[in-house]
Amino acid sequence: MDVKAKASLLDIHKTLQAHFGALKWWPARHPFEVVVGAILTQNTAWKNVELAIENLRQANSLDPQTLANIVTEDLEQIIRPAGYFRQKAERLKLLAQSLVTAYQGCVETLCSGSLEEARSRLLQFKGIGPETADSILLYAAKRPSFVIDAYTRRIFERLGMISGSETYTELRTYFMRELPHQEKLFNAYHAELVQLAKLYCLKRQPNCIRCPLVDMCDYGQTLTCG
DNA sequence: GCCCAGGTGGGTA
DNA sequence: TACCCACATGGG
Repeated sequence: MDVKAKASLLDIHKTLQAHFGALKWWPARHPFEVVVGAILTQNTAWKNVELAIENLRQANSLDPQTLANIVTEDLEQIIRPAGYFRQKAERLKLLAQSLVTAYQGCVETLCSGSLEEARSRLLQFKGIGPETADSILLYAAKRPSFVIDAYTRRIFERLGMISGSETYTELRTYFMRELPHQEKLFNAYHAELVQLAKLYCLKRQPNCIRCPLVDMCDYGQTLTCG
């Protein structure tokens, strides 16, 4: 991968940390809620995921045992606000069933073993791709697996550090090669990227003049955040 | 009404 | 391997 950076990934993190303060992430109350949120948020605005999760809470269904036994059509209606509700209902139910029968209903057990071993295990589930797997590992199981999401791509593309055509694996390998494997660092970094994207790099209202990274990297034409 | 959002899996060449 | 497409709701 050809990386044209004026700053290292660690420098960028330090700048963002200085700007935003200490950020810690995933807005969930327990590991299983992270898993549910990670699946529900696939290509979906987080606001809609919140509606679906609140519905699950109201229905007393936000636990592996209940989801493993729930009537699929009922689950579809409960998570409907999150979109793709038929797909997501089926996948959530299958995952919950496996969690209960093979892993004592425990997300940490599902994510045990070596990092890449746990990651491969997660990737075998229908509906868990690389980003969802890494989100579950990092935010539910507190394991140092760097998450590449649309925000990460957009930001580093606009920084001119990546082309945007890299595969998920290439980007993850790059981040994990350049950064120390620390769960707290990966957590904070991703939280900072999400915050940065939401404040400065949304497509409709780019505002890079005040972006905390503006003096740090050679943005070139990407400064306009087009 | 149109565009987009914290992806994934299946099909085709 | 590299595209292309379906999947679906709610907010701007």
